[in-house]
Amino acid sequence: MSSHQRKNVLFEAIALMGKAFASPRRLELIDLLAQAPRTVDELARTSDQSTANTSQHLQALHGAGMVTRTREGTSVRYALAGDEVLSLWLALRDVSVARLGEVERAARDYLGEDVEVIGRDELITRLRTGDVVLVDVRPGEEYAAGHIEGARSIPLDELQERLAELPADCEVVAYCRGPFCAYAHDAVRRLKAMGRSARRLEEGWPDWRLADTPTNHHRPE
Amino acid sequence: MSSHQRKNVLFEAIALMGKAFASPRRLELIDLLAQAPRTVDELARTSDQSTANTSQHLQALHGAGMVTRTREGTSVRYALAGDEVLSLWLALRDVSVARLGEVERAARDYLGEDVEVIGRDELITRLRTGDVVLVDVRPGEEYAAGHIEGARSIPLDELQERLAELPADCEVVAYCRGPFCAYAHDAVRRLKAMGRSARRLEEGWPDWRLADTPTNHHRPE
DNA sequence: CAAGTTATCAATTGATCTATTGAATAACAA
DNA sequence: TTGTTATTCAATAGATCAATTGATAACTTG
Repeated sequence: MSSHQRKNVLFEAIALMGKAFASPRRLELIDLLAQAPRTVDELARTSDQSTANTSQHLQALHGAGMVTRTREGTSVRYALAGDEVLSLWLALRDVSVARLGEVERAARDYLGEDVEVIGRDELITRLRTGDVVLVDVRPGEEYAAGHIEGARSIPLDELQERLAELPADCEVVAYCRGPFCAYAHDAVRRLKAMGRSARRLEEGWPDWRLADTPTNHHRPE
Repeated sequence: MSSHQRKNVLFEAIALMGKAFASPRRLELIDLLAQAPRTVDELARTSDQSTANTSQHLQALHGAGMVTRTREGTSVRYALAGDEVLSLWLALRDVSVARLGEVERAARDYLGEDVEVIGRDELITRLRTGDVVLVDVRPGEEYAAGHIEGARSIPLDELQERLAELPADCEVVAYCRGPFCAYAHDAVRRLKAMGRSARRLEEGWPDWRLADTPTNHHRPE
């Protein structure tokens, strides 16, 4: 085996992981798994594709070491393989968004008109002074799987009826899955329509969590 | 256009960038560009493939926004599109190495037996006290394109004849392109064979540079 | 202008990837 | 056991990708 051939083995192995990121379907699965571990069936329903296809993509991801698999009775629960993988996905997503105007335009189409945002740092200080209330508008299971400390769970479709739970003199900050999720946008628009002061947290839950427990970035240990 | 279709546009756009990382050939080009900008012809020769093929891969990378292209008289010089891209490549590489034992085994085969390493922090303190000398063993052009402050350039194939330039009472620290590059390994082995005390810097130049000018990580601005 | 670089384009072939279908398997409950 | 649900496997056809080849375009130099 020549030196050149040997070197290629390295790049081929890395390309395996690259290939995992090369399919929109798989990215959608990764994005869902970034919220919470899920079973094949849940993923198939949420991402609106056949179970067999979902299973195959999940196996491709498993082969690339991106997800873990645990049997739970009759079903199999998949999860992201670690924070490095999450970090990789977020990095890829952000670079992509920053670089390709196309993505941004598509995002704007999908998310509707912009709403006012609040950043991480401002939220932290305002939470400390107590004049904002933080609301997680994702589905209940995802809140259960992990959420920002101090947030209360009000899934988007319960927002109308549970409005009274929110103190009237506070600004409301809503957050959801991340930049590709329309929930927080929607929530803010509805709250404003109901006469409340509201903003959207710029980050989604996975971003927030990872920023709280920073990984070793790209540096080899 | 349904909401579901619109969402897919987002993932498709990101998958474009993923696809860029899905081919070993392209990864090799990225790895080379991480050292210094180069022309198509240089890249073709260094990576040992046809000019046409190299050009096509470079165009694929350009299409995904990973590299920039500038005309220089009769040739075209490609460069990585920014530190985010470099950061992405290093992150992918490191996660891959950490996750797939296969890569590590292949690396060991390629690099030969292990040599002693020195980490970033120790090197910095030892450079300050002045009892080590830092040597960049990459080709001269790459040193010219950027190098660690305080390093002197001695390309690997000149090491033997220029040994006298290195103070005899200092330990030598050699570094090269990064973990897939055998230069520093080789240099340390040769130095030891010539009776000098020597170690290999754990990081390559791109890693070092990026750690010096940290990017905004994965956080959207 | 002619000759020689350097880079890209176009067309082809073989390889790999994707989604679909229907069958096979594993875990569990009646 | 038998049936039910959840997941995976196997085979297929269509789409996309990679490397090769030969031609073309842009630009330098003699």
